Amino acid sequence: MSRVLRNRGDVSEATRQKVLEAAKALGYVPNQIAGSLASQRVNLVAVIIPSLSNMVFPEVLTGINRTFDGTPLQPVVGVTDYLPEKEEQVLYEMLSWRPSGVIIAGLEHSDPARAMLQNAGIPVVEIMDTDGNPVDAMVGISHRRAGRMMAAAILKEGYTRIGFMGTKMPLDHRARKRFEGFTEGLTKAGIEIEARDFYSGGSALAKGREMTAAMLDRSPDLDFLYYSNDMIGAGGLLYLLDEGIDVPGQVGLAGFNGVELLQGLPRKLATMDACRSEIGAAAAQIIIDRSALPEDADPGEPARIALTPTITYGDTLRRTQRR
Amino acid sequence: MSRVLRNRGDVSEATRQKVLEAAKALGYVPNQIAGSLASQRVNLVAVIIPSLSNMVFPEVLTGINRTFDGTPLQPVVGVTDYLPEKEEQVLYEMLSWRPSGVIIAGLEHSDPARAMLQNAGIPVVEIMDTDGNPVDAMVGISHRRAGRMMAAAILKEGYTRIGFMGTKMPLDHRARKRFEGFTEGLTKAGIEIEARDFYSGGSALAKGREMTAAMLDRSPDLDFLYYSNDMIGAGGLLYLLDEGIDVPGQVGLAGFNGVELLQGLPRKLATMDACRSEIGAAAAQIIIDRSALPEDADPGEPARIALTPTITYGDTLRRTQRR
DNA sequence: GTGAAAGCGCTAACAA
DNA sequence: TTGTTAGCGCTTTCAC
Repeated sequence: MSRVLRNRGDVSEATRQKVLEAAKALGYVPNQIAGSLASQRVNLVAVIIPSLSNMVFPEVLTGINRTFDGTPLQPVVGVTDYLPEKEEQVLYEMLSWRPSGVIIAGLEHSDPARAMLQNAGIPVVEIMDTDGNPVDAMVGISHRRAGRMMAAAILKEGYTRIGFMGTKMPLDHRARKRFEGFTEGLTKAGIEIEARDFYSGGSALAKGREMTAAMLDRSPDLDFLYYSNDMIGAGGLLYLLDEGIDVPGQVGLAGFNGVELLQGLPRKLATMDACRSEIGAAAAQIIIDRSALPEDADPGEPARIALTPTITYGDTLRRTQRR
Repeated sequence: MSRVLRNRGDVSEATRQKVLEAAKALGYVPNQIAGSLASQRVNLVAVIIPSLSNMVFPEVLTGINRTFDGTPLQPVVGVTDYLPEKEEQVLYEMLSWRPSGVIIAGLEHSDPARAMLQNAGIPVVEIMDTDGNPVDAMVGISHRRAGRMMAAAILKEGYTRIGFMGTKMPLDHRARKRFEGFTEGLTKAGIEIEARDFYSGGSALAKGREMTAAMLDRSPDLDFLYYSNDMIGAGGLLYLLDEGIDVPGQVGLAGFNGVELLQGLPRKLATMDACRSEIGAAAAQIIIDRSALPEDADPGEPARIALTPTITYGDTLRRTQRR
């Protein structure tokens, strides 16, 4: 009897034992499909991210997993490869399972995708970015602001001849916004980026090396290099150290993400924490809270959480004396 | 009518259009739960891995994802944190969705977990390891053999005073088997490991640095260091370069995994490829092939695929001249 | 405290 | 080619 398995309703201890025994003996595993159909409740949460190859996303997943641990909710991951059409398709497939909620990376979605999210009638949390209008809830950082913050920090230390290196990913909106915020921050101070270069594919660390070599070759006067992620930044750092260039005296460096890896480098790369697992955890918590609400309750204002990234100066961004 | 949406059965073009139109107008998304219940078919494949923090597993997932792309099959990921009891629980939850197959890391499972896998009546592919008895299909490499191969390569180059560093993970059976194979290979040649050290937690790159410093401090005569993964190996390499130690002349180094990261280091760490995305792809393909079989067909002998890892000598493992 | 029965939204089989 | 209907294995409700 299903009442026993779910500890629900009134069941005498005697029958409970009997049923439990029989279930174990038969190796009975309940069928969630039938259960979910009958109860109109599904303990799955769709999690839609662009990629698994960039450690950023597994880290977000780890935060989500950790938070769902101990709840009946189970994340189901879909990967879009940064392709809007694939996002649409993955979303459609996921929604057809009638999940309890959706956690989806980014705020930019195709119109059909937005429509699906809006009409699904379930909590939707858009994560990792706060520069835009969410469908429902939102947890992330402002990448525009992150770019501006880094620009300000760099200018403050007196660097003026600045180069930028990043991914050639027109669909990576967060990297794009960071770049926009960065140039905007510089422009306000009357400074323009002197060199820029974009890559795609390959080992990020190796690319960082190559691109840095090429850029300094072309523009030997640069005194600061800003990288759109820590991996290429680390490659650049290793290159400069190999070349015996004084870091951060002659050339300063900064990346983005605060990856664990940086701890082991000969010099700590300046970077900015993107709060990845916190974002995952907060998003999962929003779903948990909403699912706990009675069916007809007013969910109130959707949560809009903007975390603040912090700059880590490390050893590659000069720091004026303070006391 | 469901015949239209699924392109099944005979439907006239006229009605087809009408239904399609109505579906779009209503924003209709079919309910897979009801569909799966009725058809007794579920397009989900359970993928159970120990962790997402180690890039190895996301890479396997990428291989799986790529292979399932274009098929109706959808992977659902569960993470066990290397805990047998959690594996059992995750497996139970997944099986209760009656997936089309299971891809699970490792060959070591608790008795109840094995029983569940055996009784599920669906294809099961155990991946990443071939040293043991699979429940059904199996795709991976022999970590014992990988350890022996590395031992042989090291001995061949004349190294004799060997240290080992790895994770303190009694439940990481693959790392354990690699270590066993390695010591076995050395022992056969009458050589014993002179120093060993195990770590847990923290940034692997930083740990590699620290452990290497500590080990060489204790045992300055070592002429080779074998690391159980590339990350700590890379940390060790960076340390030795910082110290100005001649690599691979004075001290040789090798890691394991063939991570992309190594391409960008100042010196390429010797390593061994674990065929991660190939394993994922092959496992997914086994599930696809089996699902294509008619319900009552004889699946035949389950696939048992042992891939062969290859040693990359890089710049940290001396190589005798050959011609 | 327990048993029985009506669906949940589809699919598959069959009748028309 | 189309309409109809009996389940799929549960949950939920209601009567006992």
